[in-house]
Amino acid sequence: MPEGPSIVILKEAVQAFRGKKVIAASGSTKKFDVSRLTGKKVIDFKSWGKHFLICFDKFTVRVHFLLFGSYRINEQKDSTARLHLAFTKGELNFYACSLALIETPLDDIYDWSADVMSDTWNAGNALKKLQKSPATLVCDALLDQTIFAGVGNIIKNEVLFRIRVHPETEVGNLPLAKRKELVKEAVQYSFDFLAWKKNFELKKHWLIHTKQTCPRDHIPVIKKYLGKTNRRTFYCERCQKKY
DNA sequence: AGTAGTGTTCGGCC
DNA sequence: TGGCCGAACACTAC
Repeated sequence: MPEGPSIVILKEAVQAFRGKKVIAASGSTKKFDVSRLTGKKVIDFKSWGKHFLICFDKFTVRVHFLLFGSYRINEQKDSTARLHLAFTKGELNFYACSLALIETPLDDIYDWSADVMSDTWNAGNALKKLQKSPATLVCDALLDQTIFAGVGNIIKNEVLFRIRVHPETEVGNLPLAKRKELVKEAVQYSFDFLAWKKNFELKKHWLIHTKQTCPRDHIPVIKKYLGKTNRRTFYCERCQKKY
């Protein structure tokens, strides 16, 4: 569920509820008083990276699915929903997710240009942010949500394989052209991810993530927990160059 | 049946 | 003060 493109799919899937009034709200979340949503109209649904945003007039509900979260539209799971929103026609249910009520204007807290899925994505900004911490490993940089909001571990592994860069390369050691390629491919792969996910064929297109053998060199893929993020990283020692 | 992972936050410890 | 690390959270596919 969690990576940015999956949140875009959710956003598209709930469009029918845009402008509709919540006739009943319930759920097990203790982060805020759910009853205050009752009777309120959903102004819009937005997303920023892995954040799903349900916008009301004076506040916004932020949903983050972490590793295990899920949702159902017009149906329910057996488990208790963290948040349940009933509309005149249909319902939205969110499970095992992190919820928050945001009362500050979204523009004050979200840098929309950092969202790889956004129309306002700004590659130049990302590049500038990368230059600021040259000692950061590329495997960590890609997971930095302030630079590449929406990029998750699958996208990280696939992007580095595509551009043939070793995950332990320091950002500052990457030639500028290669750094630009990193930024460009983070977005490109995210949109490929989106298209494949919509067709339920994402896994089929993985080249390195969870793979045993490198499709280029036909040698064993290395699996290690790397970087400060210490996340599962799959890479090929031969075709992914360490700069 | 047990394990591990598409993620983040928080508290404790240097 | 701040960086680092492990725990916690909680679900489910393999």
